[in-house]
Amino acid sequence: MLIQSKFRSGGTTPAATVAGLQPSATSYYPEGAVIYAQGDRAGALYRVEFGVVRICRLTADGRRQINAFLFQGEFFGFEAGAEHEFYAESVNGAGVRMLRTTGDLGAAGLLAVALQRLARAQQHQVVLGRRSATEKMAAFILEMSEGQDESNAVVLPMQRNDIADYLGLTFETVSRALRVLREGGIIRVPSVHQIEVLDRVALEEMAA
Amino acid sequence: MLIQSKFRSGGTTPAATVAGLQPSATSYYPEGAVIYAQGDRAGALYRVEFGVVRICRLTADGRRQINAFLFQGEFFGFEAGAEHEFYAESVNGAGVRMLRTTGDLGAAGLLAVALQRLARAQQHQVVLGRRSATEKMAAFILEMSEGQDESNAVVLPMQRNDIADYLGLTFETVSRALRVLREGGIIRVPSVHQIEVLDRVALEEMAA
DNA sequence: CGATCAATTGAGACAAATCAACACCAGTGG
DNA sequence: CCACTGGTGTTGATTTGTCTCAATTGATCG
Repeated sequence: MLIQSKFRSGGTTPAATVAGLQPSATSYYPEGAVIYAQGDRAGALYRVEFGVVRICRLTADGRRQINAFLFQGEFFGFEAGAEHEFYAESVNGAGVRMLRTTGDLGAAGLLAVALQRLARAQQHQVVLGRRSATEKMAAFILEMSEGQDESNAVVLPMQRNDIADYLGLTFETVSRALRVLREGGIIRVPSVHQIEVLDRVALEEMAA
Repeated sequence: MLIQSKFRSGGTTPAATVAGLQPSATSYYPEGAVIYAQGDRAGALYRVEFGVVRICRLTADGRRQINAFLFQGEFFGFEAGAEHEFYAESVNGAGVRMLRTTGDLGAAGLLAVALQRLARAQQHQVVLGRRSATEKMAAFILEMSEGQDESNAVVLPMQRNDIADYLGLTFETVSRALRVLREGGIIRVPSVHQIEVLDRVALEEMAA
């Protein structure tokens, strides 16, 4: 069921890693490939080398919640317990490097990464709990624009269904929210995966 | 109702003791008292000695999202950045001890605490994003019952408004959701702050 | 006892989900 | 080149769940 078609590229390039971690080779995960599954034994730490990774959870009745999209340079895979509570998949074809902890030395660096993730998770809780559909979409575009070049052109690598499961909406509502922003003159949508921000201030006011 | 409510003492101001290096004595924060505010300088670590603490954020238009309720023995106050992104308040009169970050709790211990909080935050994202009002309420009762010794009697120390802001609902909907569970024979509500679980399996199925 | 705030309950409004139809695009094979 | 096809996205019509607004009860306290 879990097709982990891996595409090993050899060689360990020196990379900025958390202190105390030993890097190994980068694995390539095609679109939709599972990096680890819910219930898998935890312990390893991963780093996104290129592409996008999503962290998800399935409920008993099949609904999906995406907790985070992770981009180049971000770490994932750490867990409080022995098993993965969530699963990780490649969104659009991603290169992932597996790292191993060597004990206490990495704890300080890991702590910084974990606190960063916690801050983002808490911010996302506000969006999930107290925002309308259009406001969620505005917040999402701004969140995606962070870390991308500041040219008002934002790339949304994932598909509408992924955005919906991240924001707690349906994909139809995502589509409609984009239309509201578009017809309000706040964004342009030149193609499915591209957003052009026309009025960043308006977006920030909606998302604040 | 609340045992500590007669136990008023003047709470020591947190700002005054930031410079203190030794783990200070427990400060008492009466109901609704602010432990630290949004924008306050971060750095200290806190531990709940008794009572309940809520971690909140206000949006620009006044809506509130509660990220977590913290009970006896739990830590809070760590931040990724230099400022507190959220604020902390006493829910029902709480004793809070301030600790030194690197003194009483090493980086490894702090990491474990942070990962625990991250796991709970991610689980809460699922509840916020993909559950109906009644299911949210079921999940909340189960979450509160963890860490309470008696199996079927669950105490909800906070008021309906707090529950609503934690679950992304209105307090009216919280009240209605409780009624649905009550009329379904799943819980009893002997008093405002007490829940008796009659059918735990049903609750778990709703929250799974 | 009245004052005040919290909680419940009801009626109607509204936002998002659901159900359904159609448009768009890339890949395939005729 | 053109019809097929399946997946993805958009749009429309209707339903449903939650919010909003409003009234009432209940709890707490001076």
